[in-house]
Amino acid sequence: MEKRPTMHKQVTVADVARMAQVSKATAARALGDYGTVGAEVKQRVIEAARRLDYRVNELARTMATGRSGTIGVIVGDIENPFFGLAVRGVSDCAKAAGFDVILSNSSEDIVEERAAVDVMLAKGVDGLIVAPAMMRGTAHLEAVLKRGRPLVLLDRDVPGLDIDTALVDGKAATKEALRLLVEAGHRRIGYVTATEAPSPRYTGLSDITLSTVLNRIAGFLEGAAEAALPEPERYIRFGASSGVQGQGIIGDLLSAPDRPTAILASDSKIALDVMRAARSAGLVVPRHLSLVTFDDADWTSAVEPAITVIAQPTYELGREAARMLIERIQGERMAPRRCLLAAKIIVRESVARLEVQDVKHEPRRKTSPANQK
Amino acid sequence: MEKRPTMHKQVTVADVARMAQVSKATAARALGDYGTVGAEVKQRVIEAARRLDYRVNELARTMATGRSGTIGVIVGDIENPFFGLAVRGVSDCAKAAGFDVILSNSSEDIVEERAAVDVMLAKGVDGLIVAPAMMRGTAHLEAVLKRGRPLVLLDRDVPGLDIDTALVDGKAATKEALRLLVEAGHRRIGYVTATEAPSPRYTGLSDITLSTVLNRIAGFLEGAAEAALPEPERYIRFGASSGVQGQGIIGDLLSAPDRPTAILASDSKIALDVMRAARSAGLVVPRHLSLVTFDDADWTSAVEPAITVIAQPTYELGREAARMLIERIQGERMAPRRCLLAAKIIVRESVARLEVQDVKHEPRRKTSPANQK
DNA sequence: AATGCTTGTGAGACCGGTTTCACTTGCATA
DNA sequence: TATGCAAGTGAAACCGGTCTCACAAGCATT
Repeated sequence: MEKRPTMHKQVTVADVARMAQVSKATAARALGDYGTVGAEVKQRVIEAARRLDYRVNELARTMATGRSGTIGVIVGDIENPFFGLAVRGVSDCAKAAGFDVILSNSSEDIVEERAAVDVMLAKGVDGLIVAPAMMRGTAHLEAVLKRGRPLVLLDRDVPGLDIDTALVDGKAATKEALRLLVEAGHRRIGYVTATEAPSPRYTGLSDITLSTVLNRIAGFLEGAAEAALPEPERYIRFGASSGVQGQGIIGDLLSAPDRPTAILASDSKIALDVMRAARSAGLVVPRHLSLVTFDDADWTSAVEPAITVIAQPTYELGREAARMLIERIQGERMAPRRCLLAAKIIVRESVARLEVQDVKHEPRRKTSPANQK
Repeated sequence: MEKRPTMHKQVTVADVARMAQVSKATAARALGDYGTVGAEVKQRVIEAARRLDYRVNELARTMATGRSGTIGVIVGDIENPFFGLAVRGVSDCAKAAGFDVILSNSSEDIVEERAAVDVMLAKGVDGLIVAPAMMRGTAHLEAVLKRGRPLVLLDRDVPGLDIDTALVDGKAATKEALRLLVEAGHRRIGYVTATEAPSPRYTGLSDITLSTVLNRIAGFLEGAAEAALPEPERYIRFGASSGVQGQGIIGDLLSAPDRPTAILASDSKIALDVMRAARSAGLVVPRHLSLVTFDDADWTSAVEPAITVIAQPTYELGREAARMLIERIQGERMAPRRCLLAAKIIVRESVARLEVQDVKHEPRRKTSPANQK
C-alpha cells in the first residue's frame, strides 16, 4: 500500500494489457489507434491506460516503425534574429503537420556542423534542414541523402548538391539597395559582412565560401558596374564579426580620408557595429553617413533615425523549407525544387541625399584635441 | 556489384560482427568501449566498423540503457534575446559535459508547455530545464519528478515546488533601478511589462502569475514606499506585449496629463515599444522621458541615446541551471538548491535629471494642428 | 451444409543496441 | 597437481513498442 517515491519504472503497454485483461498486441492497437479492436475492448483498454497514467515511449515506437516524427534543424547561430525567425517558421509549419523540431547550432563551423548532423541522424530524425556553414566540403550532407533521409537547404546554396533549397534572392535585393543609394547620389558605397574570408578586403569571388555572400557581392558589383561606380570593391569588407577585430575593420573603413558615404550592412548585428563605429568617429547617421542593412530587426524601426532595411522573408523561408522537407518525408517523389523568395526594401530615415550630407566632416569633431591621438 | 541508391537499411553491430567474425556482443563491447575485449579482436572490429561506415543508433542505445544523453529545455519564447542567451548558456555547459540539448517553445502558454513536457519525456530526455509560463497549475512539472527525471527551473520560481532553481534577484535589481531614477529627481515612474494580467492596471500582487514579475513589482513598490512616492501603482502596466494592444497601453500611459517622467521597461522588446510610443507622442528620450530597461540587448549600447539597462546575468543563469541539472542526472543526492544571481545596472544616457527634463512638453509638437485628431 | 469474407484477438518476431550469465582458457597460487 | 582468479567470448534476455501471421467466430452467400 505504501507508495515508494523511487518508483522510476514507467508504465508500459504490457501493464495496461494486464489490467484490461487483453493481450499486449490488442492493447497496443487500442492505444495506437491502428488495426481493428472491438469497441468494448477498446474502451476497457483506454480506461486502464487512463488509470495507470500510461504514456507511449516514443523511442520504442521510433525503433519499431522507423519514423520518429522529428525533424532536425541546424543553423549557424540561433541567437541571430534572422535564424531565430526562420526557425520559428520551420517550427510552426512542422508543428501543424505533427512533427517535432530539434535544433542545433553549428557556430558557423563546418566541423561542428558535421558532428551535429551525425548526432541528429543517430537520434533518428526523419529529415534535416541545414543552413550549411560552407559551400564546399559538404560530404556529410551527401551522406545524409545516402542514408535515405531527406535534406533541405535553408538560406544557403551548395552548388552541385541537387536538392530542395529555400533561398532569398540576395542578388536582386543587393542591386536594388545599391540603386537606392546611387539614386541618392552616393558613389562611394561600402558593403560590410561578418563572414570570414582570407582577407578583410575583396580578393575575388572565388574566395567566398558562402552562397549568400557570393550572390550579394555579385549583385553589388553588377549594380556598381551598371552605375559606373569607380572601384566598388575597394569598400567591401569581410570578417566584421562582433568583437574588437570586427570593430577595427569597420572603424578603419570609416576613418579613411576617402571613406564611403554610405554603408550596406549584411545583417542587423553588423549594422549595430557600423552605428557604434560611426558614433565613435563622430559621424551622425544619416547626416554624415547613410546606412542600409539586411534584415528588418525589431530595433530598426524604433530608433532615431529609423533604419532603412532590406526585409528578407525570413519566416516564410523557414516555413517553405519545412513544407518541402515534410513533403519528401511523406514520400513525394519529384525533381529537386528551389524556392527563391524576394526581399523587400523598407525605406525609412537612414539614407540621405549626398548633396545634403556633410561628407568633408572632420572626424571626432566633438572630442577635444587633447584627447585625440 | 551494382550499387542500389535505395539502400536505406543502416549498418548494425550485427553486420560489423559478421565481418569481424565475432559475436554481436563482442562487437558491441569493442565499439561501445565497455566490458573486456582482446586487443587484437578489438582492432579487427573497429576496422570492420570503419570499412562499413558504422554509426551507433542512439535510439537503440537509449532504449537499452535508459540514458539518452539529452536534456530538454522549454522556454516561453526562443526569439526573445533573453532566452536565446540563456539557452546558449545551457547548451555550452551541456555540450561540455557530453549532453545534447533539445529545445521547445511554450509560447508562454501553459497548455503548450504541458504538451512540450510530455513530448520530451516520451523522447526520453535525461532531465528537463523549464521556464514555467505560470506559477500555478504546474502539476505537469510534479509529474516529471514523479517519473524520476530531474527538473530545474530557469528564471522563474514555482512556490511549493521544492527543486533546484536558477534565478536573478529581480527584486533587488528593480529597487536599485528605481533608486537611480528617484535620485535623478523622478517621482512619477512607470513600470511596464508584457506579462498578461486580469487588467492592464495593478490590481494586487495576488493577481500576478509569474514569479519574476511578482518580485520586480514587489521591489518596485517597496522602493517607492521607501522614497515616499505617491501612488506608485498608478503607473504600473501589464499586457504591453508587442502589437496594437500593447502599443495602445503604452501610448495611453504616455499621453495622460500626469504622465510618468520615467519608465522602467521589463524587457528590451518593451523598451522598443516605449521608444516607438514616445516618438509618436513627440517625446524625446531622455529630454522628455527617461528610460531604463531590463536586459542589455545588443542595440541598447549602439543607439542614440544609449540606453541605461539592468543587465541580467542571462548566460550564467542558463549555465548554472544546466550545471545543477547535470549534477542531478549524474546521481548527486542533496537538498534542492536555489541559485540567486545578481543583476547589474549599466548607466548610459537614457536617464536625465528631472529638473533638466521638459515635463510640460506638449505632445505631438511637430505635428501640424490639421493632422491632430 | 459448405464456402468465403470480415472482424477481432493473441503469440511471437522484430527494431538495434546493452547486459547478464555461463563457459573457456591461461596463468598464478597453495 | 589441484585450485582460484581474471580475462575474453558467445548465447540469449531485455528495453517497449509495432506488426505479421495464424486462428477463431460471426455472418452472408451459394
